[in-house]
Amino acid sequence: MSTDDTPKTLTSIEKTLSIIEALWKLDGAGVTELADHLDMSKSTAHAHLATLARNGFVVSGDDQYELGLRFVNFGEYVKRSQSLYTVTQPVVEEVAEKTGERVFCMVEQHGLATALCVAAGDRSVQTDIRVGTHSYMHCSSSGKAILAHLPHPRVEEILDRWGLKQFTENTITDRERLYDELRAGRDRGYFFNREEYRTGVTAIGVPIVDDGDVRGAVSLSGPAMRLEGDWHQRDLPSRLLSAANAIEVDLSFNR
Amino acid sequence: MSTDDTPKTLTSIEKTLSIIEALWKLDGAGVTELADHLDMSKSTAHAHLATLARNGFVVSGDDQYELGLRFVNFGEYVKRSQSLYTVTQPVVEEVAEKTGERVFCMVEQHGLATALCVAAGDRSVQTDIRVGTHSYMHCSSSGKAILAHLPHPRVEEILDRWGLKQFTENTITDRERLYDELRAGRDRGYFFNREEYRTGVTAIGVPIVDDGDVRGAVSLSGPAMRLEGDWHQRDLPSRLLSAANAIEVDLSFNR
DNA sequence: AAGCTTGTTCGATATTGTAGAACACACTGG
DNA sequence: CCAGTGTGTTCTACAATATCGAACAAGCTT
Repeated sequence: MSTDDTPKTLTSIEKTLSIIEALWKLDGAGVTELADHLDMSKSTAHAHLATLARNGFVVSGDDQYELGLRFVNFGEYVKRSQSLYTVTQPVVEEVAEKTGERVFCMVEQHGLATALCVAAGDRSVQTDIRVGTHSYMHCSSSGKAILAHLPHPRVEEILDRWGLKQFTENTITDRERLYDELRAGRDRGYFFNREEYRTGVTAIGVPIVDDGDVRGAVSLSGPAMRLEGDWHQRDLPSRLLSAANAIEVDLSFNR
Repeated sequence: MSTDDTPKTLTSIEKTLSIIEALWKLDGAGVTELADHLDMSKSTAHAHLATLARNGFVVSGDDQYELGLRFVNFGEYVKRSQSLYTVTQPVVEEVAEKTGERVFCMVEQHGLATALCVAAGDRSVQTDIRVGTHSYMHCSSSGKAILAHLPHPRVEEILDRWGLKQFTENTITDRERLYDELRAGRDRGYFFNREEYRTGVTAIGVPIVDDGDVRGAVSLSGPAMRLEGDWHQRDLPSRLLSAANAIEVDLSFNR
């Protein structure tokens, strides 16, 4: 390898963390199932699970181990400690109600976009994005909105880390094309996701900038057909822009 | 000790878990602060934090380490995977709206009561209980409702583990008195918390029983003065009982 | 620029996480 | 009813590795 980016990592801890992740992905699992899913001995998996269980991070019930309710505590805590959360939640709900579409507030961490708030309007599209769901930045409107306002080296770091995975035939997988798109969005003020993550689903995203730094983005997603109309092309962006602006003003006071 | 209940525990993992807990309690912390809060060397704390950060469980920003957004993902996942959550949320909201008080749905895990849903009415008391907050069972109305329907050895196990910590002068700290209270509540059908956790705050709790097992409880809390009126003494319990009943019916179908 | 903080890296030692075999237990099908 | 397979759990010996202290770099205030 050219760059050695393992500046000291505790392998046993990573084992535990991978167990936690696996219990999430597998929606609970038994000892042996985990052991050969993660290539470790049964006894090791058991020791880790026992330690996690003793500390309330994991529960053993229904013939399998599951993540414990302590995660609910930590999750709510982290969500609420994000300064954007309190400010954004009501705004997102209002936009969803007015437009009838599905509206998100997303923030970046570790190079991924995580949903902080989600609100559904009365004709919202179905989606697999819930609060806490993290997704790639290059194929979402919020992701692009955030990327476009991050320092360039950071953007490259993120793309190096996560790549530009293809989801649909519209997904932008070429780095230069993405940069063009970001530039265009920056000039325009808002960003698109034209069926780049799910076919049939289009989205519009607007960044939230505070004191020169992007703090996150608000986005709205709906069926491609509906969002392509002339009326929506002008109305929805301006609605999102004023929502983001309201949030920005609010943030500038709580500073 | 009479019983040796440490049947194999990984010390390094417990260190990591204690770091996670400390980052929550301290609302983020630096390396040295954590190190001497948890009696470990700076370098050890750093190694753990680096591992947690590399895996997205922790973020380093603002001159201190904080819990990362991955916890939001896990938290929402665990919350939603509780079968009670989906069923109870709308019911809890409805009761809160009708009564104007604060309403909870709580479930037991590891001997503590955790709030799954919280809804506020228009004249709700202030509280420090949010979704995910875990509290002792012996001094909450939901806790009593659940304890009263758990097998007796389990109850003793829980009380052994967590004790009967005193919060106010009304807190029941005597085990026999608690058993009497549980018996009375079981006959009555609903349970009280008479300023046993916070002075001035009274609560009424009702168990949710499915197929013979307690699954959780719904409770309503408000100022002691307001809940002591004759009207409330009859109206609120029956309202909660029918709410719990509706939930039970719902549960029996999704079985 | 000296003195205090931080956070970070490094290397040697002993603590401890690890694997594998053996265990108890539940279930299933002949 | 009892082999047979699947669990989860316990145990022990060994090698792997988490740990510590000291040394380091960087950011402060003085």
